[in-house]
Amino acid sequence: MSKYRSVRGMVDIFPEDSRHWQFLENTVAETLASYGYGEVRLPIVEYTELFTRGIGKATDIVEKEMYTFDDRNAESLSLRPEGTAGCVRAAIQAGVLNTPQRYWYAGPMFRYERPQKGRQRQFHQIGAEAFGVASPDMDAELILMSARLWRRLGIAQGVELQINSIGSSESRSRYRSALVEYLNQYVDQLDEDSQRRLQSNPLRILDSKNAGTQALLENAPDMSEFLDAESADDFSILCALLTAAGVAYTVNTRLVRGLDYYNKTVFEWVTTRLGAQGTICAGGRYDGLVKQLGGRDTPGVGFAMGMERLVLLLAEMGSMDMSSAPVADVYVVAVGDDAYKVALSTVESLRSEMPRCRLVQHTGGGSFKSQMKKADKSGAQVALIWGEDEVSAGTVTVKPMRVEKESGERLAQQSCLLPELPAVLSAALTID
RNA sequence: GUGGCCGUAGCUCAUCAGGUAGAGCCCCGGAUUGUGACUCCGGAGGUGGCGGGUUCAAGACCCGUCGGCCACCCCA
Repeated sequence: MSKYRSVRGMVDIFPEDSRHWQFLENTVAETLASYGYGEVRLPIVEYTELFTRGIGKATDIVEKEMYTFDDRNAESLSLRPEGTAGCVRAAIQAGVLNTPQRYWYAGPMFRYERPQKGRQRQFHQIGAEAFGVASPDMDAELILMSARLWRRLGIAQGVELQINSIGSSESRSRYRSALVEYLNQYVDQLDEDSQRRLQSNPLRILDSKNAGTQALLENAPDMSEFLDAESADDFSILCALLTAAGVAYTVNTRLVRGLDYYNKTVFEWVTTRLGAQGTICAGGRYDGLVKQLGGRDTPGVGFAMGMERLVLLLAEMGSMDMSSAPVADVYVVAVGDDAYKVALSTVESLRSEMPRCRLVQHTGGGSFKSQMKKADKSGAQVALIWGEDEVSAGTVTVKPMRVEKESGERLAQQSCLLPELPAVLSAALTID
């Protein structure tokens, strides 16, 4: 155990894993771009008040999970616990909300929570936000976009879409009263957490994992019956659009979201394959947030997906080759100072001619044998070998390192003159 | 914040009535002088998370603490 460790819940990602992240990030970026979403790069730190106002003062996130500290001028700052508030703030500040906008962002978020599978203190999200369109076709677009993404990532079979409408804040508050009134009759039968939530956040009782509580909820008032007309209409339009587009979904009237800014449509993509933290992507509409944060009243919808969870799911579903990838295509062996010099300049010009080829030159000296061992370990298809003989003859030895023919037959090494090298090397690398 | 399980070489793990630790993998070197993979030989590497306690003696027992995993909570 070394003296210095990463902060609890904050992990390092090495090449063996980061290549999976790159695949995921590239796929997401391409997909979002194909719908006309543009990337915004936002600060990781914001004034604390942005989050307390935006996310809600009573939520667990701002109440006990934020990394909050004073700047040197005594202003309270916080590491962002989610991306929407900052994105909205940025859009207002930039004055771009006079017309509809589609944005996406990616990066680390911070929440002081107990780490477990699929949950870290520093985690990463990619989020998409659409501003300025109040109609449910925008909700549908975001959901279709995410559905397409799961298909492209090869995880569509492992995820399920749940949707709900939580209505306007007025209808929600009517429903909340009805729910509280109902549950108050059975307070003593509720689990401890739910008894607490009855005071703090009654709607949260709906997705309690407690079986007894869920049984009580069987006969509880149904949120859908309390929806205002507009929310109900929009929701049925959304459902119709999803059906027309062939996106399967489950209406879950118990689905509520944790952040205060949501209204009307909410949705979650969930999986049963990741243990307790099964939500890989979630979002909804937040029509009041822009105004709440000081902008002109502008509707918004968005979602955020958890990168760690997606990487886990990708691995779980075998959608990605998780075996370790070679670090090199070509490994360059050179023994002796003269050989090293010739190799160095030759390989530099090779890189100019073959920019996509990964040419790793051996460093640190050593015998032919030890250098060859490194060549083997690197996973390279070909070793280029320079020694005294090659230098004096003006040649280089091209040695195929792996079985490359269907027959399993090995290719013999050959030597070639330096001007021939690009052609010979290309040929050696393209035999598959 | 709560609970369960866990913490021995870089990695995966073992050992023992409590008597001052071992394997496999990895790494390094070698097996006829310039060449990897298989095999063989040799080598390096551990204050047994940390701190207390019990004991003649603790990695093994007890307490604390830190860390990890999973779950609750919460949420992406």
